Amino acid sequence: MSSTAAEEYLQAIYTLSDENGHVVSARLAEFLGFSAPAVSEMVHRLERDGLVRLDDHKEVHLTKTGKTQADSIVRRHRLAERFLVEVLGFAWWKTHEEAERLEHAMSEEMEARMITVLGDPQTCPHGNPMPGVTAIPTRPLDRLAPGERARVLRIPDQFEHEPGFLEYLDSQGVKPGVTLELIERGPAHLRVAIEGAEHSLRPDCGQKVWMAL
Amino acid sequence: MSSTAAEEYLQAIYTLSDENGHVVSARLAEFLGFSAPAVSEMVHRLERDGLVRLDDHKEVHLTKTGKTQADSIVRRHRLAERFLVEVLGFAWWKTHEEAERLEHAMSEEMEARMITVLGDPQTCPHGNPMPGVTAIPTRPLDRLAPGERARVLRIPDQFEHEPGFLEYLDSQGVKPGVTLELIERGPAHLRVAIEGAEHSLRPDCGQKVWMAL
DNA sequence: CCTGGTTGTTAGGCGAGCCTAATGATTTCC
DNA sequence: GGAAATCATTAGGCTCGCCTAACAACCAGG
Repeated sequence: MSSTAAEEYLQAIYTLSDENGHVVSARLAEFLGFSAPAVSEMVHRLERDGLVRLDDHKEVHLTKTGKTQADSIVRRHRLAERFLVEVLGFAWWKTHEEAERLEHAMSEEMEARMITVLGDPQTCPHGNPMPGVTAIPTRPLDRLAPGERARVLRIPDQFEHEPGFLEYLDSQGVKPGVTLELIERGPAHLRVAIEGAEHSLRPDCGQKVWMAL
Repeated sequence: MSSTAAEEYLQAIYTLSDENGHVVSARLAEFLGFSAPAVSEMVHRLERDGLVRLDDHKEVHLTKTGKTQADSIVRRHRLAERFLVEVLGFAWWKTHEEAERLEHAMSEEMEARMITVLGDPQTCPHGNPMPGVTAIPTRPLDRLAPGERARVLRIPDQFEHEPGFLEYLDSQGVKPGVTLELIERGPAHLRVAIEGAEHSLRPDCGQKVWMAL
């Protein structure tokens, strides 16, 4: 297996590719908070080790074995989060950092046993699907027309990194599973209604909260 | 907090001191499987960071903050082992390596929640007490007189490192909680009886299996 | 066309943690 | 008391994974 650091990169490549599209070193640097040379170096190490391939546009792609390892690490992350919520009683918005460490400590046997004990969950507590599961189609909250109602399905993994973001959502009553109505899209706020109560959301939430169609 | 490597050393110092007595760099090197210079270097780093003190005989002692951190890491190890057995259904002899990684990934909150969920266990599945708990007095199996019966209480942590040792004990019916009778102490084997059935044990077990008084 | 932003790489540096080989310093045992 | 064993350290070397500073290559827009 790879080092913790390498696993972190594989996970980032998986996530950015899954949620954003094309992955290039600069995106990784920005996402991981590392310098460009550090990322360049690691990407070449990953290439050397056959986990990643660079195409002519310098775009980063997982190889077959890279994809397998990335799937595993992402699945372990999401299983760990579910475990923390359902078995240990953590708040849903408080699991990311803990799982970020646990994912690197889980063996294949532990992964398998966790799947059994948790009843083969299809998503993490933030609604992100386990690798291999076909994701339910979504659209960003921004796409709702005023007056339209929809269910919150997913807060993508990449935004869990932002300190305090999930806790902020929770404080406004926004969490996976709740149904909300978009009242009005103002310049500085989104006004929404959740179970009768009106809340206002920071405008960046329009891109960061993904709704059912 | 400290690095994973430093935590490994603190844990080793705790264990050797708890189960053997005085701790000196050479013991650490032998126990951890590292070269003498590597250990020397790390011990000085730990001293620099105020986790460890060297007396005039070059003996290694945990400082107050070192002891606190070592307690925590050992407790996390033993909690992780219990969790693996009781929640995930791992075999009791198969938990060590997994816990060896998990212990470095657990936060204080996770430690606390695990204590609650597991019902404040007093020992790990191998009978080693949680730090702070006053251990039940024991003697090595060797100390039993032929014909004497006693309960297996503890297989000390340091022997869990030996590949296959716990699995070997399990295959001979020896595990914490069972009562056994020492039949005869031969030169090449210990003959014991467990629930009527006779088994023979490698002679090193005489020191490595600790019995109730 | 050329200027400015984005991107990637080179060069040089640093700490953590490991290694071997060789050297000192003790202790122990005959 | 001296040889042998044990223990710690020095010296030198390695990879990993991060950094900054500087440069090179590219693309887009005025």
